[in-house]
Amino acid sequence: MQISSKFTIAVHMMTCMAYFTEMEKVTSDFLAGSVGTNPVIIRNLMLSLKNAGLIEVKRGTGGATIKKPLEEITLFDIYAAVENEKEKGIFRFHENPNPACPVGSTIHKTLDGRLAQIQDAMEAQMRSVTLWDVIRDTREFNL
Amino acid sequence: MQISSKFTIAVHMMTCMAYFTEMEKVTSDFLAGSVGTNPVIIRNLMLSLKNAGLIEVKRGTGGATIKKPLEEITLFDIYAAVENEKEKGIFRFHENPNPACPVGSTIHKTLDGRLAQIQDAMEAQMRSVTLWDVIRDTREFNL
DNA sequence: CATAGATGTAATATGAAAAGTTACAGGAGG
DNA sequence: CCTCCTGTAACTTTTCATATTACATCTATG
Repeated sequence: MQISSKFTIAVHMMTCMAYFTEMEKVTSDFLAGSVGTNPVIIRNLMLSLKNAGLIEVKRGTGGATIKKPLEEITLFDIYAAVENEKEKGIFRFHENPNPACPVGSTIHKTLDGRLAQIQDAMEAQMRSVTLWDVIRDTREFNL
Repeated sequence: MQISSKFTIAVHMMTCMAYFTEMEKVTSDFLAGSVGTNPVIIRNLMLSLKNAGLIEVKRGTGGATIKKPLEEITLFDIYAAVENEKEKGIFRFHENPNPACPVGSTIHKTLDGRLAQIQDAMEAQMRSVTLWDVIRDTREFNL
């Protein structure tokens, strides 16, 4: 299986917020148009990003803005904000290993730590990319 | 979303093959009993592992054995063997970014390389763990 | 050579999770 | 108070992993 598209959508959203700042009011409808999905999907992700302290959302008048310097927001921050299965880990484990089998009874103890290390490596790489890197490329491509 | 349990099941299977070598005939039924799943699931995974050159499966008489030295098989080899979405990448991308939007039209160019790097980091860590490491722990836990 | 015990494989069902949709209450500025 | 937007619940649709059933095929062995 794959990591849900909530992550890439959220990155897309934040890229829009940064790119269109001061040019457009970035509402859920506007974002839905750019991402190509439903406004409610966007609103739910806005909630997650807001709860993580990454953005601010105005009620009434509407519109979302980024709350922190772009170089202080990493892809991992966005990932952690929207991917709630973060706690479960990215690896799904089969649920009924046989406790009467010497392998089945120890497979978790044997693998859990190593799987966590793999996930750590992935997350470390995510931390090395900031939203500023992404925006810079976007601007570059639109000169 | 998460990576399917095919991966951990396959690791479990190969651990059994190594652990029970010469003690038991390791058939799909035997493995299904240790893993706690259906024999057909096991057989399909055996196919994948066989096609990747990791194991040998006897027809007729039955039983699977590992074809390479344990220290030459890494978790990545097993992952690549059974996870066919390997080519698709672990990140799902939203499918309809708006081509008329400066962000929507460039988001793929901007992100694809970085997402690949993240996946590479994960795979590199997977390559650092061999089946021998896993078996050693299993034996350790069963002294 | 017949058979018993395995694998190879297709077809289908089941279940869970992601994504999309509709609907509406509530806030805020004009 | 009217309009535009967010917050949120409820429900549907789609997709995919996992499980199950069924059967053809292979091979060692009695």
